[in-house]
Amino acid sequence: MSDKIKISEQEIEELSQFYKIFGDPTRLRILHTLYGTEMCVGELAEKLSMEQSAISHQLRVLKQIKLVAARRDGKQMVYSLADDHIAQILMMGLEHIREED
Amino acid sequence: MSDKIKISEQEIEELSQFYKIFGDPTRLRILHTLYGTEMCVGELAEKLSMEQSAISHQLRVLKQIKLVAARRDGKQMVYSLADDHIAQILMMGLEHIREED
DNA sequence: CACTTATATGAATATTTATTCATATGTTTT
DNA sequence: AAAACATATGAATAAATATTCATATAAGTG
Repeated sequence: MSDKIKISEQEIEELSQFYKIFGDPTRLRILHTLYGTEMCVGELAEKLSMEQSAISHQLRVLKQIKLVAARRDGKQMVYSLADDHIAQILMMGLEHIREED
Repeated sequence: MSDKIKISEQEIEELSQFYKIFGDPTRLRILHTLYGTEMCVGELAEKLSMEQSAISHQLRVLKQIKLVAARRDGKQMVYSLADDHIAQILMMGLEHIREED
């Protein structure tokens, strides 16, 4: 058994904010789709069969918390994953749900 | 760069459900408090300065998704963490928020 | 410079959900 | 068995938030 983790009240707040991001299927789909590649808003919307506006709103959330990065390419905005341990975090959760009986 | 992670639609749903649990400060406080020890509902309520009922409701959520385990000890119900990678998952999130500039 | 294409954004709506209150269930004690 | 204590639970309320619709901003095109 490892030692007690010290987490401050402020960190609890930040941490819950952070995990809340992963608690929405649309955002997970976006992150999953962007993993290993980059894609513009329209492509994402089509691939996920959702309205451009909904995708755009969620991309804003993901960008704010620095999980995705955006660059402009002509008319398009190209999004990609911005954080290296996103995959790790996803895998950790997957392990949990996959080992259920 | 590691390989593309394959996640099914159903897993996306389960995964978002799972992360949603960590997306609430009260539940994070409970998990953090229970880390390395066990505690009954009343103690948790007092320690977190919240109503017994609120704690109980959240413990039910945590129990349903098998993040905490409960055993009865006389009048009390004693709760403890049920999953080994809870700490890992918390640490992973902490790493992310702590490395922000 | 109008026109089209791509994305962002604000307001409105609908849905989810955390907390509280009141009360029920379950356990021990006298 | 009644009273006291600990926890669980259902209903109600309040707050958060995902999506849609309409429209604004921005960049390329004829």
